[in-house]
Amino acid sequence: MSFEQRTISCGALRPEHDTQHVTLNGWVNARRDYGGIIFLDLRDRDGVTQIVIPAEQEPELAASIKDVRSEWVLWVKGVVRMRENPNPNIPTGLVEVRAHQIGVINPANVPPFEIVDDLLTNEELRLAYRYLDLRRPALQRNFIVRNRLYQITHQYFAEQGFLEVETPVLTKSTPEGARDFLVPSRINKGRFYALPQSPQLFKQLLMVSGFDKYMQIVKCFRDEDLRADRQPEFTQIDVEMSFIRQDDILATAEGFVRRAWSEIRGMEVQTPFARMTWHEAMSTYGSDKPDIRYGMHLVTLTDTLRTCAFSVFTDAIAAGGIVAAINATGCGAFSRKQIDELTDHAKKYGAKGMPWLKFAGGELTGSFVKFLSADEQQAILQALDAKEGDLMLFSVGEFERACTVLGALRTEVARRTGILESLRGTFSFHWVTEFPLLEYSDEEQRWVARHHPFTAPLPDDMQRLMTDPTGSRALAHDLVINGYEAAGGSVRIHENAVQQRMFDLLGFTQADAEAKFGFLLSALQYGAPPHGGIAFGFDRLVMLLCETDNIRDVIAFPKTTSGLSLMDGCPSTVDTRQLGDLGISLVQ
RNA sequence: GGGAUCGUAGCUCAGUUUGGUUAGAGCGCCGCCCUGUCAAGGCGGAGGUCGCGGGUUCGAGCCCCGUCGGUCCCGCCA
Repeated sequence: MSFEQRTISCGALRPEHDTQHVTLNGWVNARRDYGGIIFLDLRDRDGVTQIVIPAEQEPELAASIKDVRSEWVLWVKGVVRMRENPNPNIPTGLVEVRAHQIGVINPANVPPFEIVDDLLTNEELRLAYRYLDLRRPALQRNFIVRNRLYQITHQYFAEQGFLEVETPVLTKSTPEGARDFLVPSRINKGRFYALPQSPQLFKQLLMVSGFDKYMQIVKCFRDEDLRADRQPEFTQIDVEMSFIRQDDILATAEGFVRRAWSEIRGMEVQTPFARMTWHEAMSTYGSDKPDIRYGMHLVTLTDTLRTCAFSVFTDAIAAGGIVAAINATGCGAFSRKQIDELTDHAKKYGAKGMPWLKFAGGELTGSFVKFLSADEQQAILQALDAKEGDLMLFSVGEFERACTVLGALRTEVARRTGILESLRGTFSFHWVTEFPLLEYSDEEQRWVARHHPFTAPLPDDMQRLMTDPTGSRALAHDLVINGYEAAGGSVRIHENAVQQRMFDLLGFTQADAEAKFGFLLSALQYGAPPHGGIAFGFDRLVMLLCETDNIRDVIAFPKTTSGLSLMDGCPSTVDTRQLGDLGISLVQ
């Protein structure tokens, strides 16, 4: 269908265009029909402009748009003029276009939901009509931010001397880590490619090749259960550097984040970022990715309560566990019901219960106060800096579990008391370092890598690898922004012997290691430089910059939490012939 | 794999507690009126597989069982 092509965008019109002849293309945002005069709001990516049709004077023009409704696609020829009644709420509000000719480019069905920003429609329907959902300016703004971050990423890393190199999407399935998405091979029946969980091994091999500084904006795939901030396919800024120490990686990352926040948010972020060890993060905040914009720190009370009369505490301590607490300042008025809800919350994270104390009317009340001596009560109040009207929540047990429970309670209390809401638009940036290198899996009866099997230990802990790896720490680093893991990485093992030992600890036989990772072990014997890197969660950075807590708001065509695409209906069944080509038959 | 919660008009929801006549409201949609609105306004109208299947009952939107789907969370996510 022919149409008059636009001379300017709908969102660009300003008083300086007064009296100019223009042609606009766009979607009808709204129609206000007064009989004698008709207003159409025409929308494109840039904004909305009001079109005026003086129906009284031009009945033929009015008749030509009689059927035009929301979401029809039009071209409009007319003259820009100043409005009699300006609308201060929109950027184009001082002007309007007096139409002389209007053409329908394409009519539209009545949409299943209105294209407005303050949309309350359920996500199921929005995802089924994603192309309509994406017409909403609020969502389009997110993709404008996303685009700017692509540009900043390429500019910054290019300026820093990084080379972008593409790595394969069809790769080898490896054990360890997330479940792989598999792609059957037609030419080699019975064999499979895997989609990469990340280009980890390839970027290390690029270091061996001498590329020195590598980066890539790259899709990664993990076949695991989803969350509000997790999709099965997601984007990383993958970075790797040679001949560096950990500080170099962190400084490079800090420079990038500072640039992004400066250009997109207009905020000057202070660098270097604060650093805390994993142990500090867990014992102070109860999380390895804490939101440090507010306090409510965990306080360890193990020594204070070691000899108290409350067996829940003393039994846990005797078993090697800890007792810790947070002070939910000012929550002393929480009802029994609210405390029960907090207890349920604690139980989701593996707590058996949630002992609590209230300080009100100058005295302590609570679930276990009768087991405490006056000295112990005093010590608790002092340690938690508890004042009149405060509520104290306790957790006991093994260190990581007990801390995690309090960390979850800390977040929940912050949410319920409006602390999180009051922090909207603010950001905190910090590093968490010295993660445990390995953790023992009771389920698998073996050590597993906490980060990944290629992570180097702290030099001080290298000896432990040869004897007992318990307590060994990794040269790993996570960048945490507002409680989100925004990036993570490590210095890698670059010596064959150390890497062999790591596989050994993980329970791989030499033959296993050779079969799964032989190419890496081999590469490490041909002159591998010391190297390390980091990968940013690109979608999460965009989420933070857009201040949304839903990853689907920053991915154009996302999946639901059960991994379905409601628009195109994938995953779908396939033709038996396709399966036959691949040598695959389905189990009934 | 597990837990919570939701599913009623095109959309957002009420109705479910205590089963009972013809399932309601706002927005949207359709028609008419209207020359300065911008969430236009006024009058009128159409519109329902109460997610789906089974059961209990004289009778089910409401109770029971199962199932599908959305969201959030635990496990999982090197």
